[in-house]
Amino acid sequence: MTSADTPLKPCHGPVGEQDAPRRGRPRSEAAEQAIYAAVEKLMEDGTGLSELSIERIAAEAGVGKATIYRRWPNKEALLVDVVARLEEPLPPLGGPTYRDDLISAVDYMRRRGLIKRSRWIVRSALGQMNAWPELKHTYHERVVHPRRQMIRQIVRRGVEEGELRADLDVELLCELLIGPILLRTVLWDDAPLEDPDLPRQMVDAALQGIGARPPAQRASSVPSAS
Amino acid sequence: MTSADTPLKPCHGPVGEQDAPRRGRPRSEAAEQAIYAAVEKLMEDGTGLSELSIERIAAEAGVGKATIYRRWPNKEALLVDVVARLEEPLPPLGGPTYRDDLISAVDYMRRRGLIKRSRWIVRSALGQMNAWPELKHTYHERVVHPRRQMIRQIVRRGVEEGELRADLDVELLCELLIGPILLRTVLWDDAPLEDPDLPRQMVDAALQGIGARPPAQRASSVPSAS
Amino acid sequence: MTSADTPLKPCHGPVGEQDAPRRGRPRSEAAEQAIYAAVEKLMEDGTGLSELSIERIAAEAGVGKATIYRRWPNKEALLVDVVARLEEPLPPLGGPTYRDDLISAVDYMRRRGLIKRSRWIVRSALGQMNAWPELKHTYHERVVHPRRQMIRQIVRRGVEEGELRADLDVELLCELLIGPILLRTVLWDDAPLEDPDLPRQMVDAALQGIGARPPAQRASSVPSAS
Amino acid sequence: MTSADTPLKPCHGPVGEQDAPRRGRPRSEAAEQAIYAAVEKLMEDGTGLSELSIERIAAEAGVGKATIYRRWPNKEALLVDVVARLEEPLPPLGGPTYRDDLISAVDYMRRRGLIKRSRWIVRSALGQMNAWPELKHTYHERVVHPRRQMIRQIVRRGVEEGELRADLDVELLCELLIGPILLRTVLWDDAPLEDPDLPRQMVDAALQGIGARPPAQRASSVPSAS
DNA sequence: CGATAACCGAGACGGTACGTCGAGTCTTGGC
DNA sequence: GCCAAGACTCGACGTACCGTCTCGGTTATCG
Repeated sequence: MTSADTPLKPCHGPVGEQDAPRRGRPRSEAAEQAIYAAVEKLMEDGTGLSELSIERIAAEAGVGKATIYRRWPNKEALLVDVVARLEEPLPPLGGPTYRDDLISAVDYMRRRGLIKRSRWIVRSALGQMNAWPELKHTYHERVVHPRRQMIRQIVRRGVEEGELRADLDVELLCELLIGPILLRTVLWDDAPLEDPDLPRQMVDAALQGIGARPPAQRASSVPSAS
Repeated sequence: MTSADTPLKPCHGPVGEQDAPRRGRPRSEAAEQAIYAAVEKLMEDGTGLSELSIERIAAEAGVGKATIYRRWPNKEALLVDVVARLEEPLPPLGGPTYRDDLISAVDYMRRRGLIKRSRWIVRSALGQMNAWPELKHTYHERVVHPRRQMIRQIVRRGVEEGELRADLDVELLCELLIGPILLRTVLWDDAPLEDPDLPRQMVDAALQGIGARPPAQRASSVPSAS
Repeated sequence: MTSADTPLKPCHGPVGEQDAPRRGRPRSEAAEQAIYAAVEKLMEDGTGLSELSIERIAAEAGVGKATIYRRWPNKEALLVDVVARLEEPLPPLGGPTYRDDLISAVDYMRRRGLIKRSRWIVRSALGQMNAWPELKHTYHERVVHPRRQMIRQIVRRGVEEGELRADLDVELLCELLIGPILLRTVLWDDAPLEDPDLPRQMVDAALQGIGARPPAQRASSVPSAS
Repeated sequence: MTSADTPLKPCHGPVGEQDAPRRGRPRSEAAEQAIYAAVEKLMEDGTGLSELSIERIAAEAGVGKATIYRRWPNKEALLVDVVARLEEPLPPLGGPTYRDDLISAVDYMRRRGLIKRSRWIVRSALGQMNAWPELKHTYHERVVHPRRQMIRQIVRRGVEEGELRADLDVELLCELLIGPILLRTVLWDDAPLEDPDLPRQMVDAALQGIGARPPAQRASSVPSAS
């Protein structure tokens, strides 16, 4: 078992990656790199999504606007590729226990959240989801779904091999592991993600609980609720 | 025990709520309501943050642009007040157990997440946090902090009275309870928040765990969790 | 013979000079004077007609905008009254010869053209004539017509008494005497109107060409003036 | 002798007529013509200077506002070019006598004054001279000075060749010939300039007073004229 | 080797929205 | 009913970007 099933197709190389033999002058790789570099520099400089205009990117990259529009249909599509470029491959799994694999998976997301550009993109993507379903779809496809799939897969196998409970609510577990990371990624800049022990705490909390008093004396006090 | 300590000061009445005796014609309450209504209508109609221009709001509200700018310095400040207006008071607590209170608290957030406008605003706010620290601060103050504070308070008292474990990591619990709700609020529109049993599942999962194979003696003590 | 027939009715006291007994608090004379003073100060400071906003006048005068609009329907009406206030009575005529009277008349216009405010107004009035026929009418009535009438009257009597030729083209003479003054008034600021001998030169130039009696008998009657 | 020495440099082609090889897409000649046409249409329709907004011009011309601002820094600069475009070359001179040339010159101005657009511009230009010295300068340079220069030149040559008196006050003659035309141009719309004999009357009026060679018997009778 | 085609930078194009200013009107409390 | 103050709607200002479209000029491959 290595990483996930549907490995992130980086789709890198923007739109129109035809395999038909292109004629005429080929696209300048240098221009493309300059564009990516410009976007990332601007993101790093604290530019907001709305300030991140195509004109500013073009100027920063020393490139004509048309050179950008030739590659991406609009600003958001460019961003999608920027995020794709950033997205490193999912971590190799296959630790001694499935708990270890879950910790690895969560730690992967934690480390992503520490990258400023990554936080920038998550926030912008969320902000644009109201108006732009296409971005929502792409972001789900590239980021959200692979991560959940990774966790689902670990859980499925953990259940099959008996390490995890059979009646586990997989989706709920996904959210218990992903949600807090998202929360800490988007809401703070002074990253509360730096503690490398965080993933272990989270996985153990999700798997075993962190709040209940030892069962003996609580058995009656938790009458199973509604 | 009622709701939280620092009840959400709605700050309603936009900028400049001087107590100095205002001179001249007073601001029109009707105009203000029309503006709020227009924003909410546009949000409801699926307008994105970037399409939500001041000009459109003014037109929709039948109001001059200056009337908006007189009250808020920019679009985002207006949104902050829109969100503040939406924010209903935190739920009354004081259920039979602190677990019940936690479920109430999570359910409050779940119900907020079901409101389309609320989802809209959370996303927009997150998207703007990159560029606009003031909005980040306000959003934290009005939304993030009260909610965490509410949970912290429940936990603190639950620990004091012995219902919850003393070594509980309060912050981690906060994120286990808030994170998944945020996740489901911002990532999907076909709301996966509709299940009214979700809060109970989450609280129980956080408190007791959902994954670990029962050490023999715990098998019977967690019978529920459908 | 004193001045003109239709003496400039200053119309001072702006709009709504009803003789019906007004009720309530009477209009403040102080406010009115402050408004006039503010306008004249702004004109003096080199403010252009388009910069001369009602708001600025009100601020300068320490007066509410409504106080201005209560008196004049708009900016231009206010200006008309400002010009009217400036307009001193036409000069007393009745010199030894009608030629002297013409020189007096021209000199009157020359002296008006030396006043900065007066130049300011002439220019502004001309500029607005394209769009605002009411101002055109008023300006004609108050300024243009009285001046022409004054000259026509002198000429008529001069002809009657035989000093001026009977076949004199009165209208042409009017323009020969008024046009150059207007030209020097509107086109230059470094006033080329300062030479007090200018009116005599102009009158003689105009008269001896189209108005002078045949030379032989006129030789003594035009003793070349000072 | 043809027209004037300093022939009206039409300066056409608005701001920035660099000879540096312009890069990028060249300015659209069509857009420029559309803008001129729109301005002239609006002027013809009786729009006043203050109603002549850039937005209206742009709409009328089917052009973006930026396309206008790219060429002229403001409304008045545009007007200057509109007037320059209108200004036809000064008339060819060289008639049988200098008196004929003067009549031609005056008739040229008379005909200009008959053009509605021309009247419109003269008035607007005068109105703006209070606040905008740059326009004053340009208007002088393009319109006022060439016309005076034309007359001065005729007079100079007429004096040299003995047709005109040597002690002629050239500047006064200029104003006697220009002033009345200006007067009739700006003060009336029902054009009192239509009489084609007017220039002859004016020239004869001016000349026989201050410029005509004495018919033998008048030589001594007009000795003065300092 | 020359033609052709797509690229490149620059920048103008018609638009939309920005945030400001002023017009002329309306609405307070106070005189 | 006037006053100062300042709100109101409306519309123009001049700027910034949007995404598209020429320009002259630069590489590529194809014939």
